[in-house]
Amino acid sequence: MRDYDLAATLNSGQAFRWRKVGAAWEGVVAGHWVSLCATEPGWVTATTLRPGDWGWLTDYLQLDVDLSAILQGFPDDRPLRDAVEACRGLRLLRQDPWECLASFVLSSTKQIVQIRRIVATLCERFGSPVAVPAGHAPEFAFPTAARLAGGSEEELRACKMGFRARYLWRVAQRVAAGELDLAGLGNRPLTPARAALMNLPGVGRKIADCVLLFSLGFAAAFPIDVWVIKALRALYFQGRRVSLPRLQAFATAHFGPYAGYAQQYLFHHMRLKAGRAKAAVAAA
DNA sequence: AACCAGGACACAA
DNA sequence: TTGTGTCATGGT
Repeated sequence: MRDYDLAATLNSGQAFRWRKVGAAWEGVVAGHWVSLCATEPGWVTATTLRPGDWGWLTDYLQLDVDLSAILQGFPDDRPLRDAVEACRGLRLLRQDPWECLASFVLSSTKQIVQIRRIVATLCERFGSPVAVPAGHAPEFAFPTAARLAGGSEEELRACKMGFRARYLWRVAQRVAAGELDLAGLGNRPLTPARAALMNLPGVGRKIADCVLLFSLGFAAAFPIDVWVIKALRALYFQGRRVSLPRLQAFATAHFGPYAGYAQQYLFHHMRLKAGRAKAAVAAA
């Protein structure tokens, strides 16, 4: 697969279950344990216990997406060009909508490393075990909404998710009760799909856009978090303070039908630069 | 030891 | 419409 930066894609804050093991990345997708490795630049090899059936994985990794066509759809401005050049091969995954929704409900005002820990604990305590290679430590599927709804809010809180426990528990109840057809949202227009998500407790514009973009195929959705606010202000507004609604209006108008991809490049690039700056300070 | 983290929400003004 | 406090916990 050309033009696929596995590390950037799995480590850019869109999914929270990937662990780096040596040169490989291990995770659980659609209830299957899988190990991915970037053997050569641009190439990805996968090890699973289900040879011959790859649909669940190729769909997740979005291997059929023509990245160059998306990049050509971007506006031609300097900040975005810089971000694309710095993160060439960064992709968007196609995640399970429930896992994506639940994970991002847990994400609010949490660092990505910590979201990973909370999600890991949640899976260990509530997820069903999945088949792993002989001698491998046990791995668990992401717990279903019904499983979480069957437990208590306190059990969730014990996974160190703080005030998000009530949100997650109530969202799980609504989804388990069938009040919201998550997968079906992908067949609706962007605006009503977003409104349906924002109707859930603990889900505002930002988290709704993450679910739309990372799991439901809405490439135009543009999640704006603290990092993207910083990036947009610095790169497009001369550092001026701009309200969230105005930033959203600017983003959808300026970045076009693949705005969500542009968002991911700006987000990841901003975090890379911040990481390098921090490392430079530590070395000085 | 402060400050901040892939926010949402209720409630000012 | 825009601003502020609150929520729970841990990293830097």
